[in-house]
Amino acid sequence: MSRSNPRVLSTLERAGGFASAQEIYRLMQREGESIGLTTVYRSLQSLVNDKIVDVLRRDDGEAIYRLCGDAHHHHLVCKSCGETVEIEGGAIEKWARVMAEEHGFRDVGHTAEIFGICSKC
Amino acid sequence: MSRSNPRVLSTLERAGGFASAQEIYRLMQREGESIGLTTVYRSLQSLVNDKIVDVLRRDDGEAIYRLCGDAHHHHLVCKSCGETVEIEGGAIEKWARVMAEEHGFRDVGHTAEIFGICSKC
DNA sequence: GCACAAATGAAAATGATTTTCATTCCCATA
DNA sequence: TATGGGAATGAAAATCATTTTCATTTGTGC
Ligand SMILES: [Zn+2]
Ligand SMILES: [Zn+2]
Ligand SMILES: [Zn+2]
Ligand SMILES: [Zn+2]
Repeated sequence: MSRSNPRVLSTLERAGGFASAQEIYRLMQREGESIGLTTVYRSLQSLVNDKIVDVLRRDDGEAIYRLCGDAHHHHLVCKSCGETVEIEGGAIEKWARVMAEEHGFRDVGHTAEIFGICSKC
Repeated sequence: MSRSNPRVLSTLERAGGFASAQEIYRLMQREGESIGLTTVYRSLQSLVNDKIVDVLRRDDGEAIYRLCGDAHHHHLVCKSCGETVEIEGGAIEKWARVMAEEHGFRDVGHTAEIFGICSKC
């Protein structure tokens, strides 16, 4: 197993700590960095193995990588224009823990997103 | 938009109410039913639109379709074996409404899922 | 310099899902 | 009954993320 190319991690950080492999690749290209898509995928896999980043799935199935240390938060997304607001989880955090415990689940995580139409749309 | 082929829903039921499009297709083939993969996908999409089935993602990104009741609910999913428990949203229903209103969003919906390792795994 | 292992990336392969498009099926009306 | 139009169907091609292959490059210790 290969080691992670440090520029990939640095780009993921610069992307807000939340991006897909393809996005990271395109971002690096746009910034003139020479790297292959394969290396981006391999580096991300390695970072996941080392538990430096988490991997989640978008609704369309694409894998998105998230820096672990990042402050946990959720999103409020406009269905029309795509505007996204980062919000606090608040009550959800406890809800997830309680529900999981109630059913005997461990190592739990959660996803939660609110979508609607923003005031500008 | 086409309507769902009733044999697809019937097969999903027979599969335990939990299967991927490819699995449903292969199951129907094995049972001698003549159907195209395209129709399976279209029927499942239609069932999702009509909120007769939910769609989730396996760890590998493949979409899995799951029969579910009408009542609004959320899922607690085992990352290892895929076991799914339907749970009440509880506090997050209000959280979603409040957060959305706070930021001026309307026509809001939400998704929330908890994932972890179940007691059997 | 030399050998050898690790890293890289272009290109091909894979696999799920979507799109295209020609054909078939259904059904209402003349 | 015949017919015309819209819906349903499915084979094949296209798409797209991801993985695999494999030849080349790079790095490191001797
Ligand atoms: Zn908007
Ligand atoms: Zn949270
Ligand atoms: Zn389990
Ligand atoms: Zn809810």
